[in-house]
Amino acid sequence: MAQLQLQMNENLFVRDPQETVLGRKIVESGIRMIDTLGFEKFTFRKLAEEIDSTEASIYRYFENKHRMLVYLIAWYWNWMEYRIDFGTQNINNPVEKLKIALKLVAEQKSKDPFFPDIDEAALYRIVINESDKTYLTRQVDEDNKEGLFRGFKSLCKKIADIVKEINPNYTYPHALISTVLQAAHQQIFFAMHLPSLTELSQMKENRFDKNNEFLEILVFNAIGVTEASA
Amino acid sequence: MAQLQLQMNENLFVRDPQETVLGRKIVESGIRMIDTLGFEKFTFRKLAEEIDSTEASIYRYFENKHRMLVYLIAWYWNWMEYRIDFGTQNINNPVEKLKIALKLVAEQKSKDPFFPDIDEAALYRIVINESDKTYLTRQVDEDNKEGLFRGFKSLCKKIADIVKEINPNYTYPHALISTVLQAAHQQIFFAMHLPSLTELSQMKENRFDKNNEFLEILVFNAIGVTEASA
DNA sequence: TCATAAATGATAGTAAAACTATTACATAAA
DNA sequence: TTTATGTAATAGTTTTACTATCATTTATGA
Repeated sequence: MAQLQLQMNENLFVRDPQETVLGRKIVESGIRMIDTLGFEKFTFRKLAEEIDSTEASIYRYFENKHRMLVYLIAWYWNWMEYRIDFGTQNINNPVEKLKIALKLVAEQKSKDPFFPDIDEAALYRIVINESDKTYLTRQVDEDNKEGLFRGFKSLCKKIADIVKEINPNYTYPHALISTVLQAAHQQIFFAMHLPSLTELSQMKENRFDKNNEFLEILVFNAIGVTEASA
Repeated sequence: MAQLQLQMNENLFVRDPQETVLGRKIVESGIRMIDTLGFEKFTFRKLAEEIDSTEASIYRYFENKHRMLVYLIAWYWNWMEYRIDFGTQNINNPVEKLKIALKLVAEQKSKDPFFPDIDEAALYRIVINESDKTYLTRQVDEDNKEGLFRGFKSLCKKIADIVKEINPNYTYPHALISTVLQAAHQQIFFAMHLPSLTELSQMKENRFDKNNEFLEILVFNAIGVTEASA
């Protein structure tokens, strides 16, 4: 099977971790450790120990641990965009295209053999638990100027453009899609930890399908497309 | 004018800050400092200095700074629930009731003279910038068991119940309302910091009204109530 | 009004986290 | 062979979050 590499914004790292063995080890173990410890308990010291390297070496790849989180989340959104491009190839009907995109956003994530170094399931849990921390900081604006959030914004635009294709008169395509992208993860978090906030908590077997259904109804009703017209 | 006090869950504090002069000062200055410094740069040391007290004294009111944030956010949601109760008194039409609730959620907040100690405008900014940090932690489940998130959950239920009244067949009232409550703040954050994610960034004059419109359309379309039937 | 306890203040200290600095050495490209 | 690069080893600094102790002030109520 062919192996792929996602092109990442240069400001996300000091040295590109995809280019060296140590870099890939840092990312691979970083994902595992953030997933198990949580972002606040995760430290470069612990990571260095785990991979038999040193703190100083890790700092040569990532400016600090916050940047490392931003890198991982950016990777996730780049990956999602690639999957949506892939999944909507040769589909011309925009309603169909939107449905595929939403399904890919909402579905439970598992290993993608194109990227053998990344544990997508663990990364997905990190997205659910930690991704808001990438931008809920005092340096959002500087970070944004550096393009650190390009992945998310680009995906939002891509899906919003499909919405516009379906209904050019809908006023809030970007607001709708950014809301939906956030809700997709938030609802899963709520179902797990604050169950009274969502009906998905009762749906243990088919939670991800029902989440998809919830979001699909939300989007298509918002832009005024009923089942009949689809 | 009569002064009110919101009844807060006992687990939110060590000693009730509403009961003493020092306690009220801690909350009042705490809000101002978190608003200006951001939660991460905010420390009990700085707060103690500001109010001419000591770290030790503040720890006698709040177990740690995270609990203090949770307290402030809980206060906000309790306040919102009270305002919605107040604003929907004697309104029987559930569609009307839901509209009022959404309007109160989405509108820009300013001073409420019933609570002279609290700077609601500053607290509102804290909610926008920091509220997710209350539950995006490893101890969500313990904190939830202690009832720390009761305010938000109770408000969500209240509005979801109105939704059920309007359309008992809609499957996801809680998911819809928790999504909307989050989106209400998130969209304002995006408009300020990641403008390409929402149309609200272009609407400088009437951003809060347009946010309300966006959410209203979202909700009423989702539950299948068009303008005509309202 | 005096005794007692509760509330607050003053001061110091600890452990860990986040990052920085410096030196050294092996390897591989120029 | 020189030079740059990657990695390691070690140690240090600053800040944060929190704890401990004891003194002093203030409130309460017998």
